[in-house]
Amino acid sequence: MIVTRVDKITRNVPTLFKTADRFPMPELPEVEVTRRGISPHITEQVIERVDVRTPMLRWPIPSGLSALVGGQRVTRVERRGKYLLIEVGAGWLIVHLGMTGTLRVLPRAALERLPDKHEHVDIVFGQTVLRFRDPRRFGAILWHARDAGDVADHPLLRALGVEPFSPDFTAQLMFDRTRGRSVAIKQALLAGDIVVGVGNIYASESLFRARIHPARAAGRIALSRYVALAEAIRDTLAEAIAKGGSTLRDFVSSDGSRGYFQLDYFVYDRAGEPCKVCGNAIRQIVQGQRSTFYCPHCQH
DNA sequence: AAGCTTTCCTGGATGC
DNA sequence: TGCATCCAGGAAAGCT
Repeated sequence: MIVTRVDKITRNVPTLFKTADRFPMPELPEVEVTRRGISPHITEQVIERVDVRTPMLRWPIPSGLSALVGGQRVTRVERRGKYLLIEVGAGWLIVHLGMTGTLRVLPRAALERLPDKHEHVDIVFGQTVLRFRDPRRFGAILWHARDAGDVADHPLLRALGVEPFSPDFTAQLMFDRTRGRSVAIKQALLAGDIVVGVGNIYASESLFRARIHPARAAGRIALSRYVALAEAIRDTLAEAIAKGGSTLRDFVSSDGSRGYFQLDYFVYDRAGEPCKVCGNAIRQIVQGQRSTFYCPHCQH
């Protein structure tokens, strides 16, 4: 997509310009910023109804959702990995943004205008509307009733790795969970069963900061290097969330489509450009049908 | 118009 | 041999 085209055309243009109008895939920082952006506007508010215009996202939106949550008050907005959990009395709405999903808080008057064809769902409150837009429809909106038990036991959440900011996320954990495994460390990070929230962009960035080659077998990385990697992951994600925090106001807007942000990347989307540390050309390879960027001099 | 994106699922391979 | 785990590849949809 744009990555390829832009990369060819603007190879030597500063990162800021190159990525200024591009919409990054939602990874953990984007989801967390979304959570912080919408939470103050919907917590303690009563859902009036849910308008579903496109029932088929990645999975079907449960039929009768409006009846299930209508009249219920939102008590909390949490996040688990890249899943947003909107809690009401009877259970949880589980929302995933997929690749192109966004949630925005709009004034209720927005209901009077025709939504565009990608604006699939409106969660309608008294004064506002939480609108889900997702052109590629890889996102999801699901329902987990309280009767069915804790939402953490939902099939999609049960097998997720630890949260990167929890005390459980340690170098020792990464080390233990990768012994004997031949999978490339980049792939192991993306799999999300050790630590959640590290997507394609932040995997490349974190590995650069930890000076680890993305194709290195996860089982052949020493504990001391996982110490660096765990720290790099936390730092990278925290920085991205901090940058996103400055754009929170964009979540409440009648027409703004921004709301995300751009970290200054060391390697991501910089194929052929000089490494910001050593000056050698950044390389691009494909792992598991996805692009990886790294510095052949700094990373081993 | 083929490549790019995320995640879950499938099925073959591997290991105890 | 059987069961569990690992890991590569495929699918979904829209954009350029």
